[in-house]
Amino acid sequence: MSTELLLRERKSLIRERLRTDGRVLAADLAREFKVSEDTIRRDLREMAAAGLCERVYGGALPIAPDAGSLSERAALAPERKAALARASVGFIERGMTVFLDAGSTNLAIARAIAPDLSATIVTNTPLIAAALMEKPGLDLILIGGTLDRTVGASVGARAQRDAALLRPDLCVLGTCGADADAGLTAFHFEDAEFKRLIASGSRSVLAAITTDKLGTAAPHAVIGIDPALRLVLEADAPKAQIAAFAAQGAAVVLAGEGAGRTPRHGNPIEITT
Amino acid sequence: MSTELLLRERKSLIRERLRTDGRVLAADLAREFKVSEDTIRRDLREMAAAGLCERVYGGALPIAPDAGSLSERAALAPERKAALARASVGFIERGMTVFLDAGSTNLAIARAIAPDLSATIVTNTPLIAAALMEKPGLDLILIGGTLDRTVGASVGARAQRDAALLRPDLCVLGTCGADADAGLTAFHFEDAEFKRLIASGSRSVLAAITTDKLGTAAPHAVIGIDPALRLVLEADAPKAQIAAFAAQGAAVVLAGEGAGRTPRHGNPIEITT
DNA sequence: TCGATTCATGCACGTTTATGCACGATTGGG
DNA sequence: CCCAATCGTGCATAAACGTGCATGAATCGA
Repeated sequence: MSTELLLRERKSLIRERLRTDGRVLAADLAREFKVSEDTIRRDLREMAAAGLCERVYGGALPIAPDAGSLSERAALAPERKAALARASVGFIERGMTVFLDAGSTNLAIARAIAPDLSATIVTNTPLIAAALMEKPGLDLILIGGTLDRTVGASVGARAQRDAALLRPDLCVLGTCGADADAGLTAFHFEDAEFKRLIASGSRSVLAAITTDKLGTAAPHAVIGIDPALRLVLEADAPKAQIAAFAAQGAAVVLAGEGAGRTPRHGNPIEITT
Repeated sequence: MSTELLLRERKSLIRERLRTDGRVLAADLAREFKVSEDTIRRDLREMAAAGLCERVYGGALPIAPDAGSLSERAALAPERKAALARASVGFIERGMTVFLDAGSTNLAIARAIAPDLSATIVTNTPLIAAALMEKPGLDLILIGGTLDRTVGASVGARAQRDAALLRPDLCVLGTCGADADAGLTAFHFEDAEFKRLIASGSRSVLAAITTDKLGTAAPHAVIGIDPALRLVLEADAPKAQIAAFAAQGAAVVLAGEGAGRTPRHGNPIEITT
């Protein structure tokens, strides 16, 4: 009977399920593979011992994505950024080619992308690339060059040359300041240059911006507020700012508020009774 | 009798079955070739020893194209890799330009680099780049291009073009298999091509290799064992393997015993012929 | 041509492995 | 606090395993 699975194949499939679904339930696996739950539990125990998953009551979860200390910025107001991210990922549609700029909010967007989304993502940020590597459906393109460690991405001459060749359907810009008059701005000269370049070649531009950046201007201009720009803001953004952006034609989207508790890995396991 | 198969023919057919079906069962093969299961088991054992397949209970699987993503591999035997890393970082000296290849052991090396080391590190692996971003003394250069998610790095045409321009002082290669005869080998064709390219342009080459990879050969050759190569191995590496490497002129270094009474931080031991 | 040697193969034996079942302990929601 | 689901462990069993040995065919040297 070739329908029987070898032990290794079963474990391999479990790992695949973990990657794509973000979780597995012992009972489901037992039914699917037609073995007893004891066997599945043994598999999961061994995989957990090998560091391939985390055992939990009822099943298993993927190993905690190293949480690699990166930016203290990413640790800052994570639930606000997660809310912005949830509101933003909806604009990334199947089949699109999307540029994901550097920035902690964009990192949250990367993490919020559905595991099975099929799209091409281009980024100049290693941390975002690393996060996206967990999503099996994506084609990933990395823009290289000298890494600017304050920006956390490649924004130099080499990166700009690559960026100039790129015409994404959507450009998701990271932003250091956003003001109705000054437009979107950045702290670093080369970063601003890079953003301007990639945004100018994109069919549409999106920026998810936390409220603390509204009404502020960083030293270097990126792009002005115009009808090709879509802004995703928090629910507590000042009405005056929203009105000013809208007056210049930008499409403004508010992220749903509330969403108080963000579940653990973003992949909660639910035991239904 | 033309229906009888020579040993070579049988093995060849088994390999074909492995490629097409992704697995073979000892019992099926025995019935199909009209030989005893013992014979099939012997065949599979020999093929596994030659690195042509992976032996599992009940049959065999193709050689692990399925070793998992880079972040998953990094979770495997982390203390062994950390020991190798401690023994390896000593060869990265102040002022050097170093290429850090993809691989979970190399990720450990990246993490083990002293925070204040002043050097230029080039990598094609986002995860390694992200780890190195925490070390303020380093200049970082990222090699971009399409990301291969099984390798966890950029190894395609674009990356190879960039790599061809690079002449690092030291190339730290990731390795999928290491054998005195077959040399260093890799699972993926383009990855092997990339490694060969970058190694050939380097003044010296280093590879830190866990014991489980010794004596195995992956499908694609990278470089042979020669005097320009320095191998960092674990303390429990088979003496025969060490001798075979040394006999071909490679400099072999043993990482200090991980547990117990290592006098200092993994003080390496030079082996001389 | 003949004996020695090598080698692939099959068989017998004891060992290991994967799996399922039974039982008592643990967990977590209500 | 209770109850049901889930868990870990010990045990039994059948399949798969490795090893040692015998057989027969092919190869080699003289």
